[in-house]
Amino acid sequence: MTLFGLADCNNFYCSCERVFHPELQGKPVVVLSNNDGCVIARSEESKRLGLKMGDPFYQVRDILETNNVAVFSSNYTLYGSLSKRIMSILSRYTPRLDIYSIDEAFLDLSDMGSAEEMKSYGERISHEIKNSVGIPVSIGIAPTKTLAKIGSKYAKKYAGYKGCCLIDTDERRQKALSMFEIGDVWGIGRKLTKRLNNEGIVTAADFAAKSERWVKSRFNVTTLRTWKELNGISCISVDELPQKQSICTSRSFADQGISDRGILEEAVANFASRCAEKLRLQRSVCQSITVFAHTSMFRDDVPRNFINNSMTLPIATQSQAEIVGAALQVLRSCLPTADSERADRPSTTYLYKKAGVILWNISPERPFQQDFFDTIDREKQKKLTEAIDQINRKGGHNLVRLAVQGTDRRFELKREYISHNYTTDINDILRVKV
DNA sequence: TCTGGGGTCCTAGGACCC
DNA sequence: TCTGGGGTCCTAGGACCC
Repeated sequence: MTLFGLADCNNFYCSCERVFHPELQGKPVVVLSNNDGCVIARSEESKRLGLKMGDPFYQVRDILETNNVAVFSSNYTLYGSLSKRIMSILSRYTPRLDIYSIDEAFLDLSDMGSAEEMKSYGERISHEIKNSVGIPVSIGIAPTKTLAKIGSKYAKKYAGYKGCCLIDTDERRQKALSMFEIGDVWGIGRKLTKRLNNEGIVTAADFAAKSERWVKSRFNVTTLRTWKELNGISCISVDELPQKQSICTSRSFADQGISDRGILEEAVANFASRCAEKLRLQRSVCQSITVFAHTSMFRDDVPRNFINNSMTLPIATQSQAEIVGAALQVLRSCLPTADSERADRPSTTYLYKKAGVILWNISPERPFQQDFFDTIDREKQKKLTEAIDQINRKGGHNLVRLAVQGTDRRFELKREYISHNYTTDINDILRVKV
């Protein structure tokens, strides 16, 4: 029998901060995006204060202060480290784990026992993670991934489920769907919700009750798949070790943004370098590179500008030097030529607020292959990159880097409320009073 | 003044071919 | 004056996810 489990960490980023601040248990907590821009995670108490996902920090500052909300800058090093621990525990409970995001994973529970047995199995998983990592996890178990997602929402909402909600029989499914808003279903976003509402559909049960022909005639295959999944027909399978098809590194710049050409180039060099690192981590090569940069979307008082350009390389690569070089070439081709400006301080004339690099055309790295017309000694270059990776893994991120990546890092993030790297930095390790 | 950072999949339409 | 038909591939953009 096909059966899926979905393990979803409750308010993951907030819960991570609470692990090291137990006094914040039961108190409102929020975590901010990069540059302390907006609210991206809220504890239950913060949600009750009316704080919304994506609220700009400066707009809700008063509410946060008045209500004594604990505020943290996002600390992805910490969250990534706790996520790894959780995934490692989950992998012991299933032959196949499909890690869906930093705080969510699907477990293949097919043919592992009766549904009722799986229910107590799920409770055990949730209990172990809470005890050994300190993060509350909600688990949904059902014959399709979409139903498992719904189950996990119920497990989170009602303590009576003891961390695990099972949706197996038709009766349970009907009940669960009839109390579930259509817009909260996985795969039904804002636009679809509006269209479905116009058709008189309010709950997931309303949608599931429509005929297949009705759905087919109005929506695309993705929506049809969701409809099938709600009706217990599994269409989305477990996918272990998926290879990313595009890899992106991008940042917003603090305050007004960047106009200095040199700093922008330095930023793009660093984004490209980080992309190449991610690429090598999944043992892939890429053949196309896109660079983008744009001015603020929210300001009318300064001139706007959008840069977005791509380049395809003759031979797929994973080399840091090559990818950074290509990214800079693409960027420079979009900026005004240097001689049209004052030589002493070349400026881009625009205030760029965000920039990024995207690698695509990705394929698995193959054993060494030389092209007849290739002018680069790739074997040599690969050895160099491997050596740099090794040093950086040991000595710290970016210890060895290309000169174009610069040293002063003026585009670094604003993170006024950052917590310590309790689990990854020996200097930040938690002190326990005796 | 201050507004995140990743991804996936699908589709329509253009380029190109015979 | 009157200008085909059918197919594939690629790309950009939209909608969705966390």
